[in-house]
Amino acid sequence: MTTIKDIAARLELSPSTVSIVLKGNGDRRKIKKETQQRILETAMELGYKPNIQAKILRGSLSAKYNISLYWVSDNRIHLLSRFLKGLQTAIMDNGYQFQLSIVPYENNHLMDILTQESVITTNAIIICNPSEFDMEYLENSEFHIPIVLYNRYSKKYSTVTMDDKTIGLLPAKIFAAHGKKHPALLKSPATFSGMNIRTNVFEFQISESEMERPVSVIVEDTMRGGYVGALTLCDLNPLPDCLFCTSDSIALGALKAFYEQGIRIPDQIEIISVGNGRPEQEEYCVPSLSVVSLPLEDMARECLKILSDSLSTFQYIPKSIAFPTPYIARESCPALQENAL
Amino acid sequence: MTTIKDIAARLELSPSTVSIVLKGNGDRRKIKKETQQRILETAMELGYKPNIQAKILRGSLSAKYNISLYWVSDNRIHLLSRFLKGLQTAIMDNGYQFQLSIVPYENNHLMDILTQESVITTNAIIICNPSEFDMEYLENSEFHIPIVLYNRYSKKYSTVTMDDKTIGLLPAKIFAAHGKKHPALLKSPATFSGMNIRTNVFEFQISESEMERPVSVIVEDTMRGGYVGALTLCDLNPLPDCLFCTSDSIALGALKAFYEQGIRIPDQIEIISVGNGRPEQEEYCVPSLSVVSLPLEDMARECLKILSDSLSTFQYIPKSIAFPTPYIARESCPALQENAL
DNA sequence: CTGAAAGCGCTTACAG
DNA sequence: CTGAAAGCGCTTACAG
Repeated sequence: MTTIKDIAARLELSPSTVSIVLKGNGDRRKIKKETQQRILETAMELGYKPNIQAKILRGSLSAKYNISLYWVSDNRIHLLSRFLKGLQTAIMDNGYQFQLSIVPYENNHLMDILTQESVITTNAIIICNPSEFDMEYLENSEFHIPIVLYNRYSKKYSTVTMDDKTIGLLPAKIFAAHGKKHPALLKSPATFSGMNIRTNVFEFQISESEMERPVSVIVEDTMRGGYVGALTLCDLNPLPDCLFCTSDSIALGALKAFYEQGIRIPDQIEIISVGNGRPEQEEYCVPSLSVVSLPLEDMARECLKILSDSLSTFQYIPKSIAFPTPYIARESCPALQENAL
Repeated sequence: MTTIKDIAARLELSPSTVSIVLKGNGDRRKIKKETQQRILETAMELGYKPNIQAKILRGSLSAKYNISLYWVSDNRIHLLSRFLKGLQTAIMDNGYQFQLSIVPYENNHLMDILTQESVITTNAIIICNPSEFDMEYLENSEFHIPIVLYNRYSKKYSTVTMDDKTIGLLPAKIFAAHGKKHPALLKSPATFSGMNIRTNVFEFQISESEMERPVSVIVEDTMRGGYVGALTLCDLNPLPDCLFCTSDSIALGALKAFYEQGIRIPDQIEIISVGNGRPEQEEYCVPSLSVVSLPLEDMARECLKILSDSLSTFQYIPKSIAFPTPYIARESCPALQENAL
């Protein structure tokens, strides 16, 4: 790594002069034009990067907690908005005590990005969307700073999860209460164990009822995926009379397919989705979407709170919190009296 | 600000001992339990925060460019996804040379957050969604680091904008080419001058055509806003036969209102929106939405590129780039032969 | 026009 | 069980 000293040595100047020029104060401090030129050229040639840490340290600025948020950079990026919203409001409420860095990564490659070295650069970490493989890496690593996992289970780290069982249970119970017979499930490939819990509990609860075994179609976690999956369901005889989707994206895609096929919702088929998207979108699609609502903003705030508490007490004892996931009845599966669950 | 030295002085210990305990290595280094306890208590009492900069500096880690992204923390937060996506991919493509911090702020309060002091903590800045008042603050300030404004005009700073004129022009031309007579406009209150350009150009171009003056309704920039605005339009006689919406949110809300009122799209009314949302959502709503598409991801990448170039050459000369905004015809306003514009 | 020196807060290898 | 010392890279007040 090139430093100011290196440049100074190369040009037989003092670090002071180099510093002044590189900060753009050469003219004001009357450094010879030619000297300035040589310094800039050498800086570029050596690929000099100012060390921002040294700068900050030198200025002794009021310390902030540096929080790193690891988020996967695939199509789940649009789920980041709500999570960030929660963090943002928490940060502002706390008088900007925290500086938030977003670190993108690819699943199964967390180990390349979250290293012992990188951990030194932050006070605490929130890890979102790790794959099973990433989780294995985490379970076998020792980082000596507070870490909280969002939406994952672990004994080693603090966790903020939601009630995955209820997410699967509620739709099954509601469909049963509505006297449905032919359930269907549009699910995306499980990227973490919680998703299996949701769909397994759903299927188990269905089997406990008087309904048929659900038709289960695996689709990609996009609107296109939901659209394609719903078209598949339309070919079935009989048509399913109720449908559980594991994400808003899937449900929204399905809505379009059913509309195009002339299938009426909820008359012919009721739909409940896992409400992981924007609530506004769930309300303003046609028909509006009944969901088991995921409290992403609150969970984000809780992640920050756990880290904040750890940091201020110097106690890194893992703490786990599971959030309830309330059912919100809308047009795609209206509330009846019976579903006081 | 409490430092390790302060704690050491208070307890008549050396900074070394305090450092060891606070890092959680007390047991391994066999520091007396009682000493550890006293250190932790004093640290909490004094509200000690480890100075992460000193830590990093001491470890002499490979330097990264620290980029701060200022983004308003209101309902525009959901627009951050696409922008971030662009930045994320750029960061990953560049081998993680950059560390990205997200700084939330409230409009008209940029001056409280983006201060001379805060500027020291970063290598370069991307500023998004400043209000006119925030812009005034920026124009009257001197920050000696590279800054790029996203979607704002300035002579002082680098800018990455889109072609606001075309955004207003295209819909007017297309509606004219389709022989429409009764145009309408659902617009949110302008939060920056570019928005006025879009709607003014639209209205001007309409006045140049054979159409009536457009009915213009100001609504909030949400689906609810679009829904309410569209209901207002439904009461008009004659019903507008074409509609320009200044955001996807507004258009999506309007779609629901028209659906509920039994108004057929595009037969009775064609709709074109400013495509600032997720393209997938524009495709899978009913009917799919024709938009003037905003290349947010590309613009984000360009912001980073400008900063990156400035940083590596030590040249902070403002640079301005405007991106084209292509029209994407979908069901809400299908392409005809005529609109080869 | 340029340089020598001090110090920001922390950690670690070494000494005792 | 604890401490003294050096040094990470930078900037600035001061000296010449």
